[in-house]
Amino acid sequence: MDKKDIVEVLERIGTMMEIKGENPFKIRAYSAGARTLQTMEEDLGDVIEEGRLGDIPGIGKALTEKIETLYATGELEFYNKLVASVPSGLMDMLDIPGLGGKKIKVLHEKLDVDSIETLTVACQEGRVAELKGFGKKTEEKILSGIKNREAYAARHLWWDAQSMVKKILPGLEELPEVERVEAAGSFRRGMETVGDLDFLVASSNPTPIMDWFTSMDGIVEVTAHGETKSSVRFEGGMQADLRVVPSEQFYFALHHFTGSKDHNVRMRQKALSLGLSLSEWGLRPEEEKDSSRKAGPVEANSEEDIFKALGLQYVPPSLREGMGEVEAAER
DNA sequence: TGGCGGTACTG
DNA sequence: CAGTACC
DNA sequence: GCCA
Repeated sequence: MDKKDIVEVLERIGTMMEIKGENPFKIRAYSAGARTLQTMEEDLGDVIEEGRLGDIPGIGKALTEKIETLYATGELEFYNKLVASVPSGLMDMLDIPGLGGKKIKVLHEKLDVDSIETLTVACQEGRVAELKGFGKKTEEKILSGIKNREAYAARHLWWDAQSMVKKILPGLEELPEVERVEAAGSFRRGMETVGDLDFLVASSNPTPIMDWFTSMDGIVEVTAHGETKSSVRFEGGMQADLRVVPSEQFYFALHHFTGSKDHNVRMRQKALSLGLSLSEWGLRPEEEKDSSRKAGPVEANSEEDIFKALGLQYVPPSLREGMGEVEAAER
């Protein structure tokens, strides 16, 4: 079995374990292993032959054995058993927004739901709303999620994302309450494809901004509308999130929402190693769990300041993929 | 053997 | 509060 | 699950 197929098997193992209600850290280990393998530049056969698979960060004893078995035989008992124990229809249900492993498990056990089709019927008959932890609103959200799941799951070309950004950004800039605004996320990182749009605004008066954002033209659904965070979906399936933060936290939040997740995790680990705690709200001494929405003692008037405070060289958005750039910036 | 990133919104 | 989602 |  070649590398591409093995990556897929590892990803599927992670997905199935999610539905089985496995330990989330274990699940993460599998998807991290899959990603590591995928981005490995060396030839997999060479690495295995030289017995160096386990030397790769994130690949330990268990994953090494499984990868080697798959490479040599194309079969894996552990995987086969998992496949046999998880109805394939349940895997599709993870694409529905609002449904994760836990809820899918409940739906399967209590209502015998085992596919999108049976889930649709269960919702239409109102059986889902009666479940503990579910409700009328959940039920409606599931039905609309099913109807639009292709649009939801689709990623968009950067170019298409940019044309959306060009429409939304000027509107935000014009609002008198908006002090600063940027598009963040994978769009800012310049990824070839963009999952959804992330806008970040600095303001001390979020409410009118949130209201404007959730009532733009072309919105078909407001999926969240809170005090500082809202999500909407447009015709055609593009999703956009808006966050509003106080201006002294703007660059921390911009860094955070530009991501990637892996990059953020490394940056936070780097902070912890210095006795500091980094979040979207600021950089503060680790100490107690006082991660309230207050600015930390460290000020940032640019993203550069954040890297500087951690003793790192500046890493531009396009390199923030958690693939060693943080380590490379030490010096 | 214990810890694993930190936060917002929903029901 | 637990679950889901986001980077 | 992996790692220190």
